[in-house]
This record gives sequence, structure tokens and C-alpha cells, in this order.
Amino acid sequence: MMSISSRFAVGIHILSLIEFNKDGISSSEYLAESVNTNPALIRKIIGMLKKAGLVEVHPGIAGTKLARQLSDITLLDVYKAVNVVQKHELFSVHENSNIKCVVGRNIQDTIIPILSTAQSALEKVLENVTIEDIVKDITEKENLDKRHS
Amino acid sequence: MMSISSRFAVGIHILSLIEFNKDGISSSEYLAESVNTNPALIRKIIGMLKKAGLVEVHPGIAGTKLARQLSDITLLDVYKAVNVVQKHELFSVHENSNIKCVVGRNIQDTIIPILSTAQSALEKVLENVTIEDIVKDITEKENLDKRHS
DNA sequence: ATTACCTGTAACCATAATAGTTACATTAGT
DNA sequence: ACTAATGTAACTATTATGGTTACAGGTAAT
Repeated sequence: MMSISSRFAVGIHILSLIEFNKDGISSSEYLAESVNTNPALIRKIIGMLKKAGLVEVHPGIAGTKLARQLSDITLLDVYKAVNVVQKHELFSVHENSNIKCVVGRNIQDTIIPILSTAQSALEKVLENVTIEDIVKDITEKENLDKRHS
Repeated sequence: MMSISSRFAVGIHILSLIEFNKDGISSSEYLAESVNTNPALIRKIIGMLKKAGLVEVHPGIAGTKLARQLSDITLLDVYKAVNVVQKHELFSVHENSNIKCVVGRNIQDTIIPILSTAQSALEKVLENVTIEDIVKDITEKENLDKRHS
């Protein structure tokens, strides 16, 4: 029973936290404390986000900053950045099935487009949510909690 | 870079082949030859399909038969049957993030519903395709190929 | 320039899932 | 009884994940 790597969720966490901490310095240690993991692991993920052009970070200089507007970073951007799923290959399909059999020689061509459509449907949902939405939602939840305490 | 187990694709292959071979006996060895793998692996997957009520198969008796109408087996049924993804857990989310941090104490509640929506979008696509559709598509592709040869 | 600090990575580890395989107990039909 | 098929347990190799240590290399402050 597989699942998509938590690198994706952690990536969203990191980007959101950088925004909340925009007046401070978001070092890998600072971020790691919030995610509750190792700074080295955070740096690995930040490296991926950097490669995708989502953040700015420089060796020797403490802190990571967002490279784009909050509203211009979608969850799909993050999802692609952290390499959790390969394009059109969320579903793996057995290869080398027997071409002497009607099903064997046609099954791949038949199901791959369907599986691809399913994957696209998932990705479209992620494309319609930005880090700005996440930040706003966290803020709302936070205000709600305060009112109740 | 993970991907959903090919058990799903193989499950679809098996069910389709049982239909194409409905006048014959679909033993695990016969099915394995088309999938190009081991009969024991096929029996494992058939065991899952059986548990989900999609096929009928009995120890000691050769062959597996469909337990439902072709049009009454969706790809979502197969997907659920072969246990490739856990309900609401296609995406894994890091737990134990730091509750002393605004983001840490809200991130899960914020992103889990979104990820769940994305997963549902994927599953809805699978729900709208039946084994009958697959069988028809294979038949069409097959006829097309014959015309061209 | 030395120090202190941070990023970037290589290397390594434990764990878990996948796909495959062997072997065998169990069951049914002849 | 014999044959043949299913149902499973057990084991393997491979791979991804998440975590960790260690350290090279860059930057800034003193």
C-alpha cells in the first residue's frame, strides 16, 4: 500500500512557514523545528524547491525566501518540484504482456490514457490551490481557535 | 518517486481476459501467460478480486469466472480490491509537527481535506470506466489493426 | 585572516512495499 | 488413489522513503 511521499506536504509546510516568518530568517534549522525533523532533510527539500524556482536560497547565507508571489505558487508547482510522482506515471502498468493474446497486445494502449486522465484530474485539483490559500486558511483556523479560548 | 502498484493494471488485465475467454477455462496458468508472469502472483491478485466479490473461484476447481456483469465492475472496484491505496491516504502527511508554531499546529487540518479532494477526483475518473468499456476498447483496437493488415 | 555559521551534499542506515518465486497444504473430480 | 488446480506461507531482490552524520564550501563579522 503505497502513498505519495510526505516531501510534498513538507514542501507546502516550508513555503507557508517562510511566509508567516517573512520578517525573520527562515534557516533550515528554524524550519526543521516546525516540521519536527532534521535540518539536513529540510535542506534537501529546499534544494528541490530552489531548482523549481520557487524559493531563493544561497550557500553561506542564512535563510530561504520565496521567489514568487504567494498567489503564484500552486500546490501542483510544489508537487512537481519535490519529485513525488513522475509525469503520466502515477500508475505503474505491467509491460511485456503476451502479444499473442488479444488482451495482452492491447491492454496498455487501452488503459494508459484512462490512468493518465485520472492522474490529470488529481493534478488539476492541486493546480487550483495556491500557497496563498493555504496561508489564509491557516490564519482563519488560528483566529477561530483564539476566539474559542 | 513512487507509483501505484501494477497489481491494479494486472487486475484489469485479468478481468478483461476472463471475459474474452468466457467460453474457455481461465486458470491461473492461462492468465499468467497473457500477463507474462507467475501463476502464483496471479492467484494472489485473484484472491483479492475474490475477496471483493468481483470473481468466483474455488479451490481444486480450475478457472476463475466473473461474479458480476461486465458493466457492473468499475475500475474503482478493481482499484479498491487490489489494495493499492488506502482510503484518504494516497498522500502521506508528516505528523508530529511542532504545535508551538502557527503552521505546525494547523498544516494538517488545512491540507488533508485538499489532498483528499484531489484523491477523490482521481477515483471518480476510475469509477466512470467499467470493464465493459475496457473490453469494448480492446475489441475496437483489435478490429482496427486487422483492417490495416 | 580567523572565526562562526549556514547551505549543499555525499554517504549511510532502517524500514516498508513491490514483484517475483518456490514450495506445499488443501480441495475437487476422475 | 491419482491428477490437477487453488490458496498461502515463506523467502528473495530491488527500490523508495525518511532519517541521520559528516563535511566541503560559501558568507559575514570581528
